[in-house]
Amino acid sequence: MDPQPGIVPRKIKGFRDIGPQMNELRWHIIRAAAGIYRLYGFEHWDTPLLEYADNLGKYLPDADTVEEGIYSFHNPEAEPMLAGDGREIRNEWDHVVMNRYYLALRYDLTAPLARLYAERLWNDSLKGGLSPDKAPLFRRYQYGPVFRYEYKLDPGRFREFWQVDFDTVGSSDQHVDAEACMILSRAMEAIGLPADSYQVKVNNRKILKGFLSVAGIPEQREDAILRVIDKLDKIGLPGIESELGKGRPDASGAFVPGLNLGQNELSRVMAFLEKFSGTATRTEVLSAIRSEKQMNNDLEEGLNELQTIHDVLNAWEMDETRIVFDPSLVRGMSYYTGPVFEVVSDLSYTDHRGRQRKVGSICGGGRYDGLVERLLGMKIPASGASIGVDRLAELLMMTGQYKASAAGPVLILVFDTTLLNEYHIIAHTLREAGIDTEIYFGAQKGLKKQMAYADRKNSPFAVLMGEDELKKGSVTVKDLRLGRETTDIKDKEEWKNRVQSEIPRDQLIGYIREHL
RNA sequence: GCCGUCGUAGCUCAGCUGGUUAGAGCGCCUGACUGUGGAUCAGGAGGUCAAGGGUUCGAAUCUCUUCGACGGUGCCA
Repeated sequence: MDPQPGIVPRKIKGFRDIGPQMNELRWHIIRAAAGIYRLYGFEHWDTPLLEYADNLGKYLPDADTVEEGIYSFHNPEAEPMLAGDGREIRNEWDHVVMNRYYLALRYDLTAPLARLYAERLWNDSLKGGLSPDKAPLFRRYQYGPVFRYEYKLDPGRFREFWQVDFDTVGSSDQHVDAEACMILSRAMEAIGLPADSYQVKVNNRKILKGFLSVAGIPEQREDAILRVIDKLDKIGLPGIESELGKGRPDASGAFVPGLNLGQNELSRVMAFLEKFSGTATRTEVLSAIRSEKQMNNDLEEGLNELQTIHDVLNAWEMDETRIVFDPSLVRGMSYYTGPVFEVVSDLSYTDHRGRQRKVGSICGGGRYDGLVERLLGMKIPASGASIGVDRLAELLMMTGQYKASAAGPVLILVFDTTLLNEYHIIAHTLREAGIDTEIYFGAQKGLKKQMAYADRKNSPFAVLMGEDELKKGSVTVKDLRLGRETTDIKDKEEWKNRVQSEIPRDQLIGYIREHL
């Protein structure tokens, strides 16, 4: 007989269990980044994990298919179907038409922010009391998990991962974008990345867009071309050339079809990209763009915006190594409308097969002047960026930049169950002193088991008290960290002498504090 | 989705061109030393060789299918 379906404990692919050391690192990143955001005046807001799918944008699942990219499902609750002006839709008998709306797990923190902002202004806007030039300024930061239904999971790429995001809504000022780059840079350093190990890359989508149109490339081909250009880091200029042209065979022998650009367009695009391959500084990039023979509106706007950002960065004395201009940077196909930023780390690590690997971009952001408009019907400018917490954590872990300590509690061993009340008293006084303390309540009472438990939890100290100690009013404290490090002593007794000591009970807190 | 490589103990792998009871290291468990983690020593458990079909006297080894992993590619808010 065929096996019956059963229950197997397992996690969903791309979702992870986070242990104490990874949690410590995760929260270190969040605290450091949020601290910087607050310094710049951003307020802490949270939004729900679930939103109406249509509020999140782009991905509107049609009836039966699960839309690519996001997790979505029908709301179990039927609600009145609403028209665009918020009124309930009624049928021919004047009954309210009910609908089970699609809900979706948020795929980033920016779309929910747009919803939050738009929702708060919705009434004003309906009454006509709002215009883009009166849009309130709103700056918020937020962290939490986001969800993407990825087909393929690379290292550092998950289906559930955390972001620490900050955004400014209601300002089209380029100073906001410049500031965002600055904030990213400061956050990276607050987190502990060495100043020369990362770069904030900045571009303006208007530049590529403008250039492509000047080069005579039809607008429908734009996205496809930008997508190829975005791969520059990965496949290099020759790779770009073949993918824009006739295509190329990949490493496995499969053929990557090309875009079959005409020779003229192709060489213009390549010339444009090559122009920047040798540019090291922001100033050089700016003058390279300025030297383009043909200009148009987009190109000029993009150039001016970049120039403003550059001026601001100079005023702050942000040197050219940390924040750079990269005209090939694309990012977020449809979402971003002007400046885009990305942080990449130069750090690499050796995987278990001995290959050198990089984690890729660890932050992304840019200006999105159209997101709020979708919900509010009014163009309200916004700009912001997110740090990919888990990818960054992975990077720091893999490259050994962060030494996770995740210290466990002081463990009080249960030597003698008749002394349990004494153990509680000791534990209580330690906790009063702010020291994490646990009494061992496991089923296996052997001291060996208890010690192994303390060791596994990375406890700094084990406290032992048996009859001997009780009579003397003392406790035996074992320094587990010292014990873990000490491997040169073979003799058991000698090892013990070095690692543990008996002290009066009333000196326990002082002893632990001193040795922590 | 497409191309390629692979799938042997909890983990990392060995197992030559098909041939008797499938191995190692680490980990795990038990014990010795100690009212006690590390180190050391002694012992032990654990695998229908991803699953299912085929070829063969005989398959972890050849073949097919399915599933899964990895590497490219595509997609990526």
